[in-house]
Parts: sequence; C-alpha cells; structure tokens
Amino acid sequence: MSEPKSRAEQKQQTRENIMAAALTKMSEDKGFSSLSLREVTKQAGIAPASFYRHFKNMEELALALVEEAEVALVQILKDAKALEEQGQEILESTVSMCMEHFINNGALFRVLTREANGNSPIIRRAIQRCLQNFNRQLAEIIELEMKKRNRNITSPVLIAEAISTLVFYIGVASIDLPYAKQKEAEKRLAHHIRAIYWGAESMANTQHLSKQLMIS
Amino acid sequence: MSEPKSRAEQKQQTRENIMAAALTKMSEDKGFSSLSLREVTKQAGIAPASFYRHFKNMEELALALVEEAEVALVQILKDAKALEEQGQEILESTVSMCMEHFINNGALFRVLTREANGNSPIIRRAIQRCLQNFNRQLAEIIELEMKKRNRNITSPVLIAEAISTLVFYIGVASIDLPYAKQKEAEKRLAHHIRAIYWGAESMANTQHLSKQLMIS
DNA sequence: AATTTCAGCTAACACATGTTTGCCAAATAT
DNA sequence: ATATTTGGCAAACATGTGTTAGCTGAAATT
Repeated sequence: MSEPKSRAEQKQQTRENIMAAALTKMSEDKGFSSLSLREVTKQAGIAPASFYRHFKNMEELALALVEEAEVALVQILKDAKALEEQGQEILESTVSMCMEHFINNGALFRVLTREANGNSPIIRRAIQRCLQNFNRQLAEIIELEMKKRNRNITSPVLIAEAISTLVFYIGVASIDLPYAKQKEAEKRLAHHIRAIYWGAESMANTQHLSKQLMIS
Repeated sequence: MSEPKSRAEQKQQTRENIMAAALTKMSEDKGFSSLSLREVTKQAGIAPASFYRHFKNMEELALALVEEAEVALVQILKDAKALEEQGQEILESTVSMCMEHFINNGALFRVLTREANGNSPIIRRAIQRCLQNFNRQLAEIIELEMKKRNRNITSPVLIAEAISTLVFYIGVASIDLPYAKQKEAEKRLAHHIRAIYWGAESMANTQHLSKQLMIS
C-alpha cells in the first residue's frame, strides 16, 4: 500500500488507474466511442486536464487497451502450447481456457469485439493486426499438432481463421450470459471446431476438390 | 418528383430521409453510439426538434434500422432458397449473394456488426434476435437440402450457427476492402463452409463421438 | 541548499448535446 | 367555410464536452 513510490512509479500507477477507469466505465454503460474523457478522469479520481499528462488522445488510450488485450491473447496461446506439449487433448481445454480468459477480462475483450468493427479506423486496424497475429500463432500450433500426429490437413491458416473467428465472437458474446448458457456456448464451440477439423482433414484426404478450391 | 404527396406520404418520406441520413453519417465517420441527434437532423435537412415527430429516441431510430436490415436478410434467404429449388449448387452462389447484399447495403450491415456487441442492450438484443432468426431459417434450408440429397449431418442448427457467424463477420469486415481482397475473402469463406459441411457429415457418419458431444 | 522538473490542480473558454415550449401554416376533417 | 390536426420551425434551457493557460508543491537533480 504505502510503498516508497518514486515519481515514475506514481506516474505509472495513475496511468494504470486511467486504463482501469476506462474499462470500469465501459463495463457499466458500454461503448468506447460513447465514453468521454471527463467520465474517465472522474472515475480515475483525477482532474480532466491531468489526462493529457498520460495520453495525447482518447484514441491513444484505446490503443493502449488493445495492447493490453494482445498481451492477454498471447498468454492464452502460450498456455495452449504448454498443454499441447504436455500431450493433452488440445480442443476442449483450449476452448475453456479461452472462455476463462474472456470472462476474467470481460470488459477488455468486449472492447475488442466492439471496436473491431468500430469507430476509429486506427483502432480498427490495430485490433485487426492483433487478431491476425493471434491467427498466425494459432495456425502454427495447429500445424505442429498435425505433424506430430501424422495427419493431413488443408491450409492451417484458413482453419485457424475459421476457428478463431468463431471462438472470438461466440465466446465474447456469451460473456455476460448466466453460467449455464456459457457452458452451453462452450459445447457449441467445441462442436464447431471439431467439425472444422474433421472437414479440413477429409478435404485434405480427398483430391478431387483441391484444384477447384484454389487456396492462396 | 412532384407527385400529389398526401400528408401521410410526406411524413413517411421524411422518416425515410432521417434513416437514410443516419446511414450516410455512419458510413462517413462511423459508429452509431457516437452519432448525435443533431447531426442526423442536419443531414436530413430538418430541424432538431422535428426529429421527435418521427422517433421518440435515437434508440428507436436504431431499432428501425435493425428492422430494415432484417428485411434485407430474409431477402437473401429467399433468393438462396429459390436457387436451391432451382437445383443449383448452393454454396458458392449463396456466399457471393451474401457478399453482394453486404456491399450493396454496406452502411446498414456495418451498423449491425457494430451494434451487435455495442452500446445499448435493447439494440443488442434486437440484433441477436434478428441473427438467431436468420440462423433458424438457414438451418431449415440446410436440412431440406440434406434430405433431398440423402445425406446425413449433425445438428443443422449448430452448422447454421457456425456458417452464419463466419459469413457475417468475415463478410462484413471485408466490405470496405478493395475488390480483389473481397473476392479472396469469398474464397476463404467458401472454404470454411465446405470444411464445416464435410466435418458435419463425417461426424454424423461416425458413431463413437456422438455421445461424447451431447448435443442439445 | 538551491534549482529544476513535472504530475496534478483550478478556472475558463467556446462549443455541441438532448429536450421543451410555443408558434405557424398547410393538409385534412367537419 | 370553418375547425382541427399535425409536421415542421426558431429559440431557449441546462448540461456536458475537449482543450488551454497558468499556478502549486513535492520529488529529483544539481
């Protein structure tokens, strides 16, 4: 509580306070675009003018939040990779792990889905890059797992796109549902993913369509 | 141009003007939550106070727009059904048809994806109901097609959810991309859907997992 | 010990917002 | 011809907005 607190530490502290305040406000009345500088500063317990000591814009605040979300996302992938190397079945565990992360960082991920198709082009692109990055890493994991198990699959990148899109939107959409509905969503997600996996495999093992598809 | 215009017609006309104005403004600087009543009325060429002669709230305006989008969506399904009964391959044509609709009503569908995870709970739920409705009808079409071709499939409702989620989000996300990228997105979508179809089929034809999944 | 740095503050500004009130004139109804 | 309804308007309101200027005091540097 009452640690030495150098000046830099104190600054970092209130910076975090501002970000936390933004998230709090957003889980209350929702929406970043309809969130004012003054609301944030009030929630953070500082004067409106003090905001500018930490961010140039509200947009910069949003970018900082996206960055924070990205950290959480790569954490998910690390955990998944660890499980995979541990030899566990990757599907269900990864899905429930994602859901857990979504729920734990509810406000944060809701921002991501909101602003993914949202107001500012700058933020939108930042999120798109973030998600594409997630995709790429997921694709790597899938490819690794497939090689390990000696299975064929069509383009892992495409499979990863389909899976992450579904997990992302269906998962985040069920954040604020009651527990039972959440679990149900998890089941549905597992089903979707399994279907995609199996489909990708049978597509890879059947030749007569591979040309017709003209992938990449 | 200078038709008789009864009073009711005139009212309907400006009501449409308001809705069109909202869409115009939203395709410019984007975002419904960051769209003010005054902006809309200015764009529509009426006084701010006149807005209340047509809508009680901005929220009501949004609901009207969602309704409009819903009409466009059921149109897609009707067209798809027509093609299907005509005996055409349903997959590619439906995807490209969806994309066409998305692009033609760009602003409208962007609103839908934005506000699907957006500000107002009321609007959010309206959109969710709208999409669930779309799902249900798509599931019917899929089931019909499957019976016609004597093929088995796991729960059509789940398959429909996966497909429509992907088409919706990936499709709308590529609205404002250049033409080449749009076509590429279409190809990716077709691949995703095909994978899901095949996966659903092999899941249905294999018994050893059907219990483990516990669908509905 | 003296000086500089700087996070945070108050006060003020110019302006945008949603909403209400009362009025008008034209389309309808009587 | 008279009365009523009603879509649209200007004006005003209270409040909220982003942003700037200048001050303060404590931490950091010299």
